[in-house]
Amino acid sequence: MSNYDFNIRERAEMFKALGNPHRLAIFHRLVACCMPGTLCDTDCVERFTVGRLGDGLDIAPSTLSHHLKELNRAGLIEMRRNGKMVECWIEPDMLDNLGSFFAIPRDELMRNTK
Amino acid sequence: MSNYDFNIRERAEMFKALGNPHRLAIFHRLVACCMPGTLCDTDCVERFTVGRLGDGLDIAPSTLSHHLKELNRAGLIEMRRNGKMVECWIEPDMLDNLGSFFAIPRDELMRNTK
DNA sequence: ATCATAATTCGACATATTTCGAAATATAGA
DNA sequence: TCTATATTTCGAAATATGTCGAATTATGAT
Repeated sequence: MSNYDFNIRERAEMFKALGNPHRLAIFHRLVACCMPGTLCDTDCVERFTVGRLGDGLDIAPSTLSHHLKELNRAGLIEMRRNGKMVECWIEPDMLDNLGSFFAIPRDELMRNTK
Repeated sequence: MSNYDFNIRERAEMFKALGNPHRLAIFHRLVACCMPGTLCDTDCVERFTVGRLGDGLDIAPSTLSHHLKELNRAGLIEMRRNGKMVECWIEPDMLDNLGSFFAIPRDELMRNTK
């Protein structure tokens, strides 16, 4: 159904990326807001610049950039330059895929229904 | 509904624990199998000993023990000694909680439905 | 009590990560 | 072209992690 299919090593890379409090905070901000390709696209685009994502995190710009790069390398976020700024967002399908990793297998659900 | 409520730092600890390929493989084995407090309890208990969890991972017992401890400390797995062996398992509620972290917020889902 | 098996603790070492500041790059606007 | 702003790259330092082997602890069996 989706074009996301990861092996254990790739998934570990993703979770490792989420395993840093700063990166997780950034990721969570992106999850909590809207995503491109959706109705709220134009409303929120300016809120997703690299600079904004670092607000309140108290880290150097170079550190922020490094973390964003890690999230991007792990395949968790998308980035695109738009003029002077770089915009970041999450693809909803990616989120679905991540969540499904924690789903109890179908047949176990069957057997476990008491 | 559930008694799991984690802040960003605690969640980052969880994802960090899952961010190692060996630990993720171990965790995945536990997810893919049944859990205590369920019908399949007695069938599978012997499959969850520490020793079995390390099968095929090609790591020293001390390393395996270390990884299990990390998963346990992060709150991802449960451990209980049963005779000579130590059994490991995952609480289904924990899994639900982890998965829900990646759920697109309700009102965003509304707005994004095109 | 002794032995064998399962698992953990400890200490050590190599490697990886986080973080920063300084310098470099990209781009819009005067 | 020059300037200001946004972001990235680079190099260095401190800290954390993954791994092992040796020693230790826990438990059941002889």
